[in-house]
Amino acid sequence: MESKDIREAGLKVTLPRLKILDMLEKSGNKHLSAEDMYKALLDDGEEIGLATVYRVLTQFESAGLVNRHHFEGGNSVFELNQGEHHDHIMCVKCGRVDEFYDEVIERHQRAIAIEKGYEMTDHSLYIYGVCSACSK
Amino acid sequence: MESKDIREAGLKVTLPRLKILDMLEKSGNKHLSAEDMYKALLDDGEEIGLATVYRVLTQFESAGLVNRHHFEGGNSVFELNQGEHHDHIMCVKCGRVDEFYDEVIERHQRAIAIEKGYEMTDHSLYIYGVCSACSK
DNA sequence: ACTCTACATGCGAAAGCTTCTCATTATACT
DNA sequence: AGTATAATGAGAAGCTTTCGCATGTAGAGT
Ligand SMILES: [Mn+2]
Ligand SMILES: [Mn+2]
Ligand SMILES: [Zn+2]
Ligand SMILES: [Zn+2]
Repeated sequence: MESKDIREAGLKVTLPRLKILDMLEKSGNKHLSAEDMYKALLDDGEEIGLATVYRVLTQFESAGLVNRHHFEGGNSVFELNQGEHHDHIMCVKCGRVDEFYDEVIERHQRAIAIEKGYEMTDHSLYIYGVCSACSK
Repeated sequence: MESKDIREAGLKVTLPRLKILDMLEKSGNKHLSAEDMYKALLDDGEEIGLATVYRVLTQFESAGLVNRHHFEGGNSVFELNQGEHHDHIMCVKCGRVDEFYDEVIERHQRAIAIEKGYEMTDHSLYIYGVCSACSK
């Protein structure tokens, strides 16, 4: 039940929050922008403001419920935080996104941070290319 | 001489372009935003518009003279393209940036692209952390 | 169930970065 | 030098994201 997650984040259980969380849970491995969600809510007949969508997503991010990504060129996209970290590879023609996790890359990143004298807090890795469907 | 690079890019040699290229060449491993360059030009007494700075940087990028980076949260920054690719690690407290190159990471990225059926065109990797000066 | 207060919402305005428009000016070629 | 064409500066506009504020609502206490 999603309302538990919202309550545990210290937030009141409201219709916009339930709808947005619900949408993210049903979105599979899609990566949705605030605008995407706003439009989908409008189409569903919900009267939810775009500012609310942004506010709620930022709160969910702070609570660790969702992750925000900045793909090249465009706006932020969001996905449910399902525990395991992953990175992204994106088609520059059609926008398709695939996910991957590479332990060697992760380890090397940690080693580089240490070597440069940093306490690593985060990283972002995007690979860009042309997917098999688009390169035909 | 910088004017050769500009001419070879198919662009006319103008004062704004010379000044901007010059500034990038003298900037060391700094990563400058369009605004940074605009302000520095103003301080030098040059009457160069911000729109021109953006236009010129975009043209230089297309010509392969400079690289553009989107660090987390902020605006784009630019640096001279000096042939060898590198990635960046940035302090989230003071904004310090260091550069690195890791052949194993590069190789794994290429392998992932192939595995996922992509023809890789580019990648972006940023590590975020707290630098040694800021963690004291 | 009723009340109360802090929190949430929707709307429009505003911010921040980047690009566009257009009249004016400068470059490079003849 | 004269001309065609590209480049410039200034401001307006575009786009995503945030803010401010009056109104509405959740949820704790009674
Ligand atoms: Mn993902
Ligand atoms: Mn660099
Ligand atoms: Zn594709
Ligand atoms: Zn620092």
